[in-house]
Amino acid sequence: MSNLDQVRVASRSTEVTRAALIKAATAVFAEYGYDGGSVRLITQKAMANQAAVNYHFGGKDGLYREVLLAATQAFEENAFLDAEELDALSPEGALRRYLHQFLLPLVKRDRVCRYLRIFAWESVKPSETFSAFIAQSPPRIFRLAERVVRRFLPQESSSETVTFAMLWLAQQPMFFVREAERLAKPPFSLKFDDDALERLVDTLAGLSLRGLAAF
Amino acid sequence: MSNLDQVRVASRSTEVTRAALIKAATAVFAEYGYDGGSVRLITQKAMANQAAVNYHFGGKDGLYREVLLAATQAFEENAFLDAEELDALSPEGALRRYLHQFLLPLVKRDRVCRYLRIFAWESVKPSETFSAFIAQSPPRIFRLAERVVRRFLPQESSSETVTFAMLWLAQQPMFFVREAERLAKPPFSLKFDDDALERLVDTLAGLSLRGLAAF
DNA sequence: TTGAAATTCAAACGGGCGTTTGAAGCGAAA
DNA sequence: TTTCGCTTCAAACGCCCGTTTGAATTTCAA
Repeated sequence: MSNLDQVRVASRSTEVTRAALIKAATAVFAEYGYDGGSVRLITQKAMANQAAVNYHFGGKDGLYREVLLAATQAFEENAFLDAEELDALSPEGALRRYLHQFLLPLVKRDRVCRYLRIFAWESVKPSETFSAFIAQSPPRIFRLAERVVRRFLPQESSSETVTFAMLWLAQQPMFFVREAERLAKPPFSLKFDDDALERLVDTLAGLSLRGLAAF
Repeated sequence: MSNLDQVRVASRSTEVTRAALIKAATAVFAEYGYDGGSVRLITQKAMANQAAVNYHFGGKDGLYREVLLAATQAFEENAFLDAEELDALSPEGALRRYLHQFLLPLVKRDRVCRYLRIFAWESVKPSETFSAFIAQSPPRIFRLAERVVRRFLPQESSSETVTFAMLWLAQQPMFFVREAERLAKPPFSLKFDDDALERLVDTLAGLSLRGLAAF
């Protein structure tokens, strides 16, 4: 793995182990955060040896970096939400599309939801690994949110106002995805099926568009 | 401490040690969360012996419970934000007052800010101790937020709509307080002085009241 | 001043953590 | 079939964790 003049392709079993470790690590880090997620639990879930993490990724940190890479790529890929797609819609349509897309993990308990949970952990106490990752460019959710709010705000808005509004919009869907488990229990008891998701998109879009005063 | 027939009042030094431990624990738990905050660091900050935590509070868990008690009491006390005070204001005034009060920790780096950070940790992965604390009643920030949004929403709104709107409002100031440190750095570089706080209140109140479309 | 209770203290315990180690297993090229 | 490098494996290492222990010290009523 370390020799520059290595010719042999990685064997199948290498890729299998690596993939299993990354998948297990994604689940564990999403559940317990970086500090709280242990290598022992990850390797146990991946049915791999403890030392495999150090062998394949150089350590817990390297494995986490791999998970973050997959996470950022999942958000970067155009299939998720395209910037041009937002521009083609009406401002209202772009807003609804944005909210809908970032609320999807509520009903699709998929990979993306795990990534969002990892980001939630990082929002409380960023790890150095994570900080290095987002240092290059703001997370996609912020860039897309800025694109949406700029459709509404006048050209001459101060950059501070734009930032306030962008953050205000971006955190709205993140909150519901992050807190989904808690909101499912009393005293809130919110169950998110497809219909509830649509109603949530409606409510948030209405509030974001016209505010409380519209009611 | 454990005998039922104990008559003697707690000595001064007991209260001093207890208070120092609670203060140090508040800072440490706010910084690192419950799991991440170590008894060794707490006792070191409080200039107390490691065993003091177990002697005075029965263990790390008991000390944390004491911190949470102080935190919830700080939010419950009327001086912070009174429900009747909200009702006496106009809907718009109540909204502004609510936002201002819960954004205050941005400029007053005080005890309340530490409590909010502890709640932020708990929002990602609630500890059993914390869950037991809020099981009895929803946190005050939610109850007050519901009071505010009910001023705007029509009587016949579904409880789900009220809950959506309440959560939507409640999380707005929490986000900025929780992320204050991150937002102070690039790429956001938001510095929160008294003036910036007022502008943030203005922006959020405007967005919450009339939405993006008003711009 | 005395003596018992309350409090502090240094040291140790058991356990989980990430990582290292060196031998064993494995597969493909020779 | 032999050989050699890649991969796996069980075991151990050193570290930090929360807690326990029992003796030393302090406190304060009698």
